[in-house]
Amino acid sequence: MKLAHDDQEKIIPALKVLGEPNRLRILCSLGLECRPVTDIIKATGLGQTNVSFHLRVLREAGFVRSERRGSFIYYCLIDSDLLRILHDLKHWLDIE
Amino acid sequence: MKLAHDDQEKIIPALKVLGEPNRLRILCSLGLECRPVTDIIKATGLGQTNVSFHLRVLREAGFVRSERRGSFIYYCLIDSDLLRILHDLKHWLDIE
DNA sequence: CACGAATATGCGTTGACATTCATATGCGTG
DNA sequence: CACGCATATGAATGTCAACGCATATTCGTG
Repeated sequence: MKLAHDDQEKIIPALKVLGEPNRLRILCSLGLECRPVTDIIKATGLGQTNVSFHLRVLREAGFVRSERRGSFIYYCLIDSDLLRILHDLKHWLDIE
Repeated sequence: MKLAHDDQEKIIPALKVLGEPNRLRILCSLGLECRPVTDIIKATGLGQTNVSFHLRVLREAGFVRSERRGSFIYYCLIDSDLLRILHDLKHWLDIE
């Protein structure tokens, strides 16, 4: 099986987004249940500005969505299948 | 489904490697049949030094292997299941 | 509406890493 | 063994993106 050129160009931006360690940590700290940014900051130990920056990237790449509840903004995964793919990758790495 | 902390740390380096556009292009230009570096250079249009650099990163990350045949060095994917995972990702992106 | 908490944004800095150049190494062939 | 081709490596450079600071925005509450 091979990837057509167009397919490559589609996944390149996505992998660039996932390829940043702190961004992946943020992503993995999320589930389908939304969590406020404050929680993510605590969970990751990153600075507020930085978390906000990465969340924007993740959102614009279509990995997470945000929703306002009162004065908080909640973030969560759009679809847990992404975690499945990451899990597949981990499994692959374990084998090789 | 969630990814344990240890699992995250395992896939982070792999995704960093895959997250570089030219590196992914090089990877996608390969199949299980090995190809000499010269072919990869032609296929990607990148400079020789640069291709060599990325190939080393890909090799050290366990994505490709190299084998000498005469004065040429052939590179190929270790396992085509990696392409399957990339394909899954593309499919996921198409849906979302 | 003033204030404080939660989050976002503009900007400058810095560090990491891709890229290139020059050169080295390894191999085949005469 | 001298030469040429294929590839690797070391050093110098360039570029981009993460990070932090300061500040803006948005909301709830008194």
